[in-house]
Amino acid sequence: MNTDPIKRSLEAGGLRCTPQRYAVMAFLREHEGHPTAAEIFEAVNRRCYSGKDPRSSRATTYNNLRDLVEAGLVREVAVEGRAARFDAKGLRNHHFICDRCGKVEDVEWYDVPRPRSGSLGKRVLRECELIFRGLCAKCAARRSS
Amino acid sequence: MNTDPIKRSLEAGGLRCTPQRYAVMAFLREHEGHPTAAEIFEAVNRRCYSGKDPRSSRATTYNNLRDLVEAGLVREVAVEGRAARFDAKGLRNHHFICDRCGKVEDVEWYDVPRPRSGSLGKRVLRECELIFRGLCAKCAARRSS
DNA sequence: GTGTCAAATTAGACATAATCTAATTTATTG
DNA sequence: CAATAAATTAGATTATGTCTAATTTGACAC
Ligand SMILES: [Mn+2]
Ligand SMILES: [Mn+2]
Ligand SMILES: [Zn+2]
Ligand SMILES: [Zn+2]
Repeated sequence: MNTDPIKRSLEAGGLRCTPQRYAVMAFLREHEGHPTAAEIFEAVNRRCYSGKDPRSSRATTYNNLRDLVEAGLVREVAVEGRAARFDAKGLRNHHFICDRCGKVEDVEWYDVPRPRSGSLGKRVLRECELIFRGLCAKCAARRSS
Repeated sequence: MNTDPIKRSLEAGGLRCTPQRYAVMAFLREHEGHPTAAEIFEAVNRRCYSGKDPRSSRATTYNNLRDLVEAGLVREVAVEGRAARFDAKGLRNHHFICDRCGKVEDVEWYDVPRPRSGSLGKRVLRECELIFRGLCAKCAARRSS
């Protein structure tokens, strides 16, 4: 019993498994992209991800995203002047953010050298990510034509 | 004539030198931190940075920040769930963002390896930044006490 | 200096993204 | 099942950023 990986990951993160929370995780795991909170909210209220009723209020969608980020199950990517985007933390990857359309795409992971010791002082480093900026393939094509 | 470095940088970026725009640049260059648009707006309306009247509307502050970012004179740092922060692009540096208080701090620059060719596909790379996350010195001290 | 005009500024309305509140419901444990 | 802390909810509220249309101005030509 309890073979459902989503349920297990929620419990491991100290979070109750509710239909609303389950639906957020299920949606993020089924979608390679990086949806916004608004997109997740809409999707969860459109389709059934949990077997039970997945309807969820806006506040709950935001609450759950916050809780999931705190539990380390979801990553939040801030994009200038636009709504934050989310992904289920699966394989590690870097991110490419399009200047023009704001889309967030995964870039194959590779190790990044840490700053030389002393350069961080008394700060406590948790993670280190690389952000690439420029034009996504679609916007680059549109630009050059 | 025209020895003022701010004035020269604005002209180099194809932007007129207005008191409001000058004041934004002057404030950013005098402040090592990474202020938000709201902080810049307030500061510019409090102190005199240009010799002339630096009063600026909120719209103008945002317009100028956008123009300065486009001209490559200012960098914008997006922070999850918080207002964007800005710095005058001077020496290159990486950024450390505090999980707890959202403060953005500079980290000494060092070269970062590019992704292996092919990994970016048809995307057009403009820049590449390294973001460190964790607790700033102040928040780390507060946490452990 | 004066005239010209695209660029910039402005106040305030508007839009969007995210959070808060307080009442209600529910998942989990015993 | 009962108890209860956690989660959900609708809707108000706050925070951040953008837009509009009227006005002013910086840069340049003369
Ligand atoms: Mn991703
Ligand atoms: Mn900086
Ligand atoms: Zn794009
Ligand atoms: Zn901090």
